[in-house]
Amino acid sequence: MTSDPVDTILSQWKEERPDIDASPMGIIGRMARLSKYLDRAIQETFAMFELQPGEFDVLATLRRSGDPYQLLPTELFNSMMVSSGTMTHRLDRLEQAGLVSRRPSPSDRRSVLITLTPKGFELIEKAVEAHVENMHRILSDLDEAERDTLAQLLRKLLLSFTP
Amino acid sequence: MTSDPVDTILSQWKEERPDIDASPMGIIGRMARLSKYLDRAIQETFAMFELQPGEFDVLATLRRSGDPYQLLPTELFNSMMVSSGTMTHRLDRLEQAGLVSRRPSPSDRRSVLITLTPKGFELIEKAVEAHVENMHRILSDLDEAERDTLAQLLRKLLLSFTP
DNA sequence: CGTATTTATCTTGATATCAAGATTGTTTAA
DNA sequence: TTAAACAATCTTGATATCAAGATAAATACG
Repeated sequence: MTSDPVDTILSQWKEERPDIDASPMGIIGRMARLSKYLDRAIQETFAMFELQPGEFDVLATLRRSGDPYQLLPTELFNSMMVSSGTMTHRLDRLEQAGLVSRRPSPSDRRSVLITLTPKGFELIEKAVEAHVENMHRILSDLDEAERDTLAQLLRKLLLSFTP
Repeated sequence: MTSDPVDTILSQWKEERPDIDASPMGIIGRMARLSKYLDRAIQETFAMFELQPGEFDVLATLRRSGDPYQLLPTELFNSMMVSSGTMTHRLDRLEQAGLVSRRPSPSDRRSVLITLTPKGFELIEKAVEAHVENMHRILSDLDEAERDTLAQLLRKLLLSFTP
C-alpha cells in the first residue's frame, strides 16, 4: 500500500510522542486535506458558469426542491449550514445577477420567498450536469464497491453529528 | 440503515432529474458536511488554548518535525496547503503571542527560520494531547475495523490527487 | 562574467464568512 | 386584549483567506 502525506505525519508523531495514539488523524487529517482538494476541483466546474460554490449550492437547492423552485432564506441557510448573514449576502449577489428573485411572502410579512428565475433555472440545469460529471471523474479511482463502502461509513459518521 | 440529510438530497435529485446519476454526492456531499462538523468540533478544543485552527497547525507541524523545532515559512505553507500570504499572517500572530520566533537564516539571506519558543512548545504539548483525545471521542461511533477501512479509502482517494 | 530565471517572503486589495445585534412581525398565554 | 416571548431577515464590524504583485536574493546559463 502506497503511503501518503498523512502517513508521514502519523509516523512523525509516533517518533516524537510515542505515548500518544494519533491514529484518528488518519481519518480526520485526510478528511481535512481531501476537503481542500475537492473544493478546488469542484470550483473549476463552477467557474465555467461564473458561480461561486455557495451560489451554486443555493441554486441547486432551489432546483431540487421541485416546482415552484421556491424556498425561504431560513430554509436555505439551515440546509446548507451557513449563517443568516452569509445567506443574505449570497442572495444579494444572485438577485443582482438575475438568477433568483426575492418576493414578500403573502402569508408571513417577516418572510421573503426566494424563487429561481427562468435564467437561474437554465443555468443550474447545465451547471448540475457538468458538476455531476466532474464528480464522477473525481471518484473514478475508486471502484463501485469502494464508493459504496465509503459512502456508508461517511453516513454513519455524519449521523453521529445529527441526532 | 438510518437515512441522513444527504440521502434526502439524493432522492430529491432522483425525483427531479431521473436522467442524472447523482450518486457521487453520497461521498462528496457527505465529505463537505462532515468537514464543517469536524471543523467546529475540533475548534472547541483549540479555543481552550486560545488558538485558531491555522495557528494550531503551525505549532503542531513545528513540534512533530522534531528537535530543533524549526522550519521555513515555505515548508510550512506547502505542507498545510495555504498561500504564502496566509502563512505570513499566521506567523505574525504567533510571533506576537510569543509562541514562535523569526530568525534570519544563516545560509540564505532570503529565508527566515521559524522556531517554536519554549512557551510555544509547552502550549502545543498540551494542546495536542487534548486534540487527540477529542478526535478519539469524535470517532467513537466507528469501531476499529470501520476506522481502518475508512482511513484506507480516504488514503486511496487522497493519493489520486497527489501523484 | 553578467544577465535571466527562479526562489523566498511579504504586501496589497478584495471577498466570503461569522457572531452579535437591530428591526420588524408573529405567536403565546395570562 | 395586551405584554412577553419568539421568529425571520438584514446590518455591522471583524477576520481568515486568496490571488497577484513587489522586493530581494540565489542560481543557472550563455
